[in-house]
Amino acid sequence: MEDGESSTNNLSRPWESYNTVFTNAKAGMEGVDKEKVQRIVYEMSKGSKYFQNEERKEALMKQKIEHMRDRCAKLSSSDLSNYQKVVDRRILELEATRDLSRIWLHVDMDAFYAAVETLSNPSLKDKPMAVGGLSMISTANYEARKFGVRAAMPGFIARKLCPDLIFVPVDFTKYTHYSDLTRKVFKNYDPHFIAGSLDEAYLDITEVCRERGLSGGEIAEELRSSVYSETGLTCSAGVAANRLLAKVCSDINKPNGQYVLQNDRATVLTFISSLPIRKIGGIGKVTEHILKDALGIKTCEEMVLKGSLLYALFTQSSADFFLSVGLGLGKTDTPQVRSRKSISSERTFAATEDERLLYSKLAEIAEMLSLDMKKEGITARTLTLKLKTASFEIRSRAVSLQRYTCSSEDILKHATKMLKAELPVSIRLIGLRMSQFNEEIRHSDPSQETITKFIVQKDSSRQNLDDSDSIDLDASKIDGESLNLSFGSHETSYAQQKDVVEYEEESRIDADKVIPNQECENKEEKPRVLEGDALLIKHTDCKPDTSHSMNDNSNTQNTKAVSVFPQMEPLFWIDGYRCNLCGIELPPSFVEERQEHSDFHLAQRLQNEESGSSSSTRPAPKRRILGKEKANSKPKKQKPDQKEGSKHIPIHTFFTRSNQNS
DNA sequence: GGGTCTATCTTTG
DNA sequence: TTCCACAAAGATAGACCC
Repeated sequence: MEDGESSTNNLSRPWESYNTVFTNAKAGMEGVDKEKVQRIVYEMSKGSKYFQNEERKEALMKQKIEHMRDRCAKLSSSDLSNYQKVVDRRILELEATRDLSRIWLHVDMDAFYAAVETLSNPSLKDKPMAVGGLSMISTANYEARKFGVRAAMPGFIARKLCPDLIFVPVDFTKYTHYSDLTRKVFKNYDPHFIAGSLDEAYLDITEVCRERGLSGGEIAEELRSSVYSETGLTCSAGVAANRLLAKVCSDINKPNGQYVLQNDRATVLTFISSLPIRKIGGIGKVTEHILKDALGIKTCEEMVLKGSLLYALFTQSSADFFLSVGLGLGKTDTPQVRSRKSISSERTFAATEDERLLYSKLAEIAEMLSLDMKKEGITARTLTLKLKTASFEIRSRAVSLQRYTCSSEDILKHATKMLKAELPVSIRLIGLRMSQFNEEIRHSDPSQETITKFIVQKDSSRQNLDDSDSIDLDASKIDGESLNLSFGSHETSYAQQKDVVEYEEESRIDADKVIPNQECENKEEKPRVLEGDALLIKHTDCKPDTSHSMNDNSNTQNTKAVSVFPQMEPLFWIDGYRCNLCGIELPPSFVEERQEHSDFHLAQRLQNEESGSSSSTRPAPKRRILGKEKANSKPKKQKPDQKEGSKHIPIHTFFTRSNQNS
């Protein structure tokens, strides 16, 4: 954003006020002619829908800043002195948590994807190269960065900045392989290291330093050289008392360098005092502008100096975060394993209003998402539809389902309903996300606690199995489509989808009157889950459908039907590698994966049954769908699985206190 | 009034 | 010629429900 003196410049040099993410300094871009880059980016973007949307967002941000300035101006001196008391108290409390006993190391691979690509094709060395395509690039090597090309920049702009830029397509298999190699090295220094992403990690090297009598810097040197000899790739490192500082440090001598910040309070405070706020992980473009333009905070030190303003204008958690940053505090513990909270899939395409096309895209994405969920053995009950309109406006619509599911049919059915409500509109992106996972299934990770145990421990009051609502048990259907998992073959026809919507709408009122657990009642005749040992019987004699039992002898041992549920549709591997229940493909050699997969189907049935019965006592509300209609006898809902996740929160977004002084 | 759900925004790699 | 991704997470506010 402008610095205040640029209102006149805006007329002659309009690009100066066009803020992109690319204006932020990045390693390897020190000598770049920033004005030239900014001008080119502006010229390339000007007038586009994207640009217009950026302007809209910019205007909103300015409004926010103005609003905050107003509130700031209205604060009386007694208000401020009261807030200052709060700050003083919080400083004492935060100081009490300062832990200088740990040594954290943050490793960050240098231009990781680009470096890997150069390893496999050395002719790319010394040439400007970007990994990605014309719509977006993932990373650029240091040669390309000299031209202002960088990650998250559209390829067509990058090419304008650097006409000789070589584009290399993304290849995650390769990056994962190299990432695994680096992680083997990391493990030698901290078996519980935290992998931030494929190319970065946090290591608590306190113990290894103590055991070997080496300093953090010496360990960092050794680790980096070890990573290089194992992979041929360079990395940079930062060593400090906590993770927040270590991350900042790893960026200082990038590439192929390191920086050590001594573990003493005075050194930390000196280091942090002049540090620009944008260097802190969690402070992005928006927060930076709000803090700078509304409150005049540019450095971390100023967060402490202007603490009373922060506590007056921001929520407690945001203000706490700012203050702790200003004090150079950060996390020093090794967190528990963090599990994912949602899973999603989204695709961008040429903007269209064509309903038929949109429904078909939606079906593709539902299929992709369902497949990913099945691969991970996840079921969930909240579905969110994300749309990006042709004008880049983002919309999201969510619905919580009555039961946990991962089936593409379920996902598509509800997603279609939500999409229909938005039409007509020109759309360029559709995304689907599932959240609110069924924790019971996740916690029954076979490697930790077998599914068998999970089942045996279950309450014996269990009623019955689910129907095929969540998982398509109709193997013939899969066969009929030759198990081609490409989306075309699974595509739900436009007419079918419309039928779903219309049927749903017709039945809506009635459905709402129905007692919540009607589905479960309909399943009384379904076979009961057997308890204990009965569950362990593996039915190798269950004959798979003849149409699937291919006469390929080499596969027969892998196509044995294995059903842990007598009387239920058995699970077997068509052609030796395709699951007859969901169509997922797992080669015969994937013994463990196949076992886990069978366990997953088993657990899912249990879970469906479980959620079916629990929904009779606590059905999910259907607010949006119900509208104002009064849902009959809706018992109080409770969400036992929602609390845990909100405890350890590394990333902060900052919103102002709600309407407090406005 | 407290808990839950939805919509939106921000950040990160 | 090509015209701004994708996945995940957290924070927050307001609507809604009991």
